[in-house]
Amino acid sequence: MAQLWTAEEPLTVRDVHDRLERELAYTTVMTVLGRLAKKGLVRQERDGKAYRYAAASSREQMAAELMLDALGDVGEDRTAALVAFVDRVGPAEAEALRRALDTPANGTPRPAEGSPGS
Amino acid sequence: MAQLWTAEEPLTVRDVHDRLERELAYTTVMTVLGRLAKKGLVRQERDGKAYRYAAASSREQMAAELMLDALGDVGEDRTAALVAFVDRVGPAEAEALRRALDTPANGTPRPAEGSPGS
DNA sequence: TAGTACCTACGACCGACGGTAGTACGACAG
DNA sequence: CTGTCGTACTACCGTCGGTCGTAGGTACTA
Repeated sequence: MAQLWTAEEPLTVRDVHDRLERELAYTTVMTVLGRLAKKGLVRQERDGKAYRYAAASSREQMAAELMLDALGDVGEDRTAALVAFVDRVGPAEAEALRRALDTPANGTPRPAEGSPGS
Repeated sequence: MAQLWTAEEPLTVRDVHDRLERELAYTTVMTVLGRLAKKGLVRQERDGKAYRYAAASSREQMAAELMLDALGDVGEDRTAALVAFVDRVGPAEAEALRRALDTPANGTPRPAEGSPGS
């Protein structure tokens, strides 16, 4: 459903449909896009008579959101969860994590490019 | 469904059922426990004629797993996802993360799970 | 032996969701 | 007017999670 993120520009249904490798009905693509929009995962902007869809957030951001979500499930013992997490990520990820923690992003109102939300 | 983790010992269906605040039918608890077991989320061990259920992993571990999962979705750009992640967690979590990263990797080097080919 | 209590196995119903698609309808070009 | 394009709406289906009922087995007891 959401592997249409390969194209990062606002696309019309037609565009998406044409780009798809799978032979899906045009209406299917439309429905999916519409539902995605309804869930706020893609932005829907009119372009003449057609709509143009753009991902509301990057895959990375969605992943981060999901991770936050998973972390939120665990009440207060987040520390343990985080420990378990870093214990399972590979070294590259740990490195990235370290670097990310050193980045002044957390706490600094740094408007990233195309920062949606909030 | 999974808020039965409040009790951390192997419990029988009856135990769980009694402990529940919600007035659920006994069979409901059983079914849920059975499905959980079928999914590997709880361990099922015979105890005489009854079964005894224990959480397969702690909530924290599950959360970590979920986070891993979410992270895995994002192909190769994990760095960006991690950055976005630490950018959204609170300071306490960041602190915990930092500490976790400094902690010597416990004893789980590579439990050999099907790493998604990317 | 009959009765009762306890437990599991299996199936069923329902609402939600995601994937797929068809039909109806409006707008516009030829 | 007619064909094309695009949207809107609705539908069908499979899966899942939550809830429960009924059937059947075992064990203990009057």
